[in-house]
Amino acid sequence: MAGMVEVAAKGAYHHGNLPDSLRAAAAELIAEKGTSGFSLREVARRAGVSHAAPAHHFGDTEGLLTSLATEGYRILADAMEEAARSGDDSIGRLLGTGRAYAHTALEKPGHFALMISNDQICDTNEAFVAEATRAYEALQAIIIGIRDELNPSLDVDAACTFCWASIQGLVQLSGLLDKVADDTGTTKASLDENIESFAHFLIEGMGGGA
Amino acid sequence: MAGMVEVAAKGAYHHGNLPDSLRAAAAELIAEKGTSGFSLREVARRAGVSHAAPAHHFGDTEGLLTSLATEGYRILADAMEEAARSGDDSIGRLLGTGRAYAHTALEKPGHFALMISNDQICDTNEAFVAEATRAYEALQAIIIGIRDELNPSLDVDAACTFCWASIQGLVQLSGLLDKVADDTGTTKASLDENIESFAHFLIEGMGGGA
DNA sequence: CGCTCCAACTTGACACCGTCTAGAAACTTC
DNA sequence: GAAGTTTCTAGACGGTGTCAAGTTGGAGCG
Repeated sequence: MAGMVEVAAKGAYHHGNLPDSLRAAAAELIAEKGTSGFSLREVARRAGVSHAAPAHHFGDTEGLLTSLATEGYRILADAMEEAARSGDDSIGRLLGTGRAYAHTALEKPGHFALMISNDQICDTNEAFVAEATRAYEALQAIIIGIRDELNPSLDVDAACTFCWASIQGLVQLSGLLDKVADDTGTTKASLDENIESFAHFLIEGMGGGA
Repeated sequence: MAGMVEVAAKGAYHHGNLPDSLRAAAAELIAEKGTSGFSLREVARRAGVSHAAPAHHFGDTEGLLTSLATEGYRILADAMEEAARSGDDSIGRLLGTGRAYAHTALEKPGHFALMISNDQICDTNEAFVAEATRAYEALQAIIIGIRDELNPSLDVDAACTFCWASIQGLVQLSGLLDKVADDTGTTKASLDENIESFAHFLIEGMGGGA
């Protein structure tokens, strides 16, 4: 264990699993220095390969970053789907899913900085769209549940947009992305408080009244 | 008029008003190519000066972009304050201010991409903080009005965060930043529709009921 | 007017970046 | 073990941000 040098994973061929190593290094770098501090050569350096190695797997910078954002949406969609499964009622599922979103953002700041940026990635990439859609539909299912259980006249599309925009705006306002927070403890706590407040506003706003 | 060559403004010294020209060129460039497509040398080129000229006024890239973001918050704060003055009641003022936010974002995509990014700018800069605070306080005043008029138990801070996050998330989700929309007409229309929906959710959520 | 001074800008250099090309290295397959 | 293919390396190119030094042109003053 202690002898393991760097890239790890006995994996497949020359270098272990280079695509995964590159994604991990990229996420780490962006979490440290923000999306503008990203550098393909620095990522290659951290993964212990030459500066041109990434190109072979991802084509160019946009390719690597799109791949990283896609991974982020896959993680997010998984977390949201799991949260949606474990709630007691619609309201509980919405609250849990909001927490899942925020906590994923907190744990994967490098991924989220990209996912949210709408810049430097190819947002028409098939896999990317598929994972992003899956995350969106996890929320949509919950909103439909709220409509059916609490308010038949609820505009599902508008409510989805509203919920998504709110939580995304909160995450961004909280400054969770770029530069990892020094004191993640209190950040996480205040974030949860805001989630609770938001849930209250959202539920009231959707006419549920509970 | 037709004879005006480029930098215009008989202005002050050598080159007219270079800082303003550089900010304008930077906003244009970011609106065209996104924050990642920004280049100090390209900005200097568009302003018709040498590649090192910007450094003399702004120090480095971060200095120029922080200055541009500050200008953006000044424009936003002005627009919000004016909208807040012209509403009939608290609800009308909130709705108008939301529209002002979104329309400013639509008109100044280069500025907003920066303001929202939390990257590439120095968010502890004094002037920057002052203008951003002014914009935030314009919203805060309205929320306080809503509390006084409609719901004495409203948590003002939480409501402010919620409103700000919602509108900011909406603007970002709408993809208004980076690449100017081809068809701004329909974009603007659907944006207004969303603003209306959001206002409904927000007002209900804050327990106003109207 | 001539002179100095100084802010505004230019020029050139440096290291770093993304990408392209050609070639080496290692694993697969027969 | 030889051929072929994928994986990665090495080097070159133009472009970028920033730093150092030099040039320009207007302002203030004798």
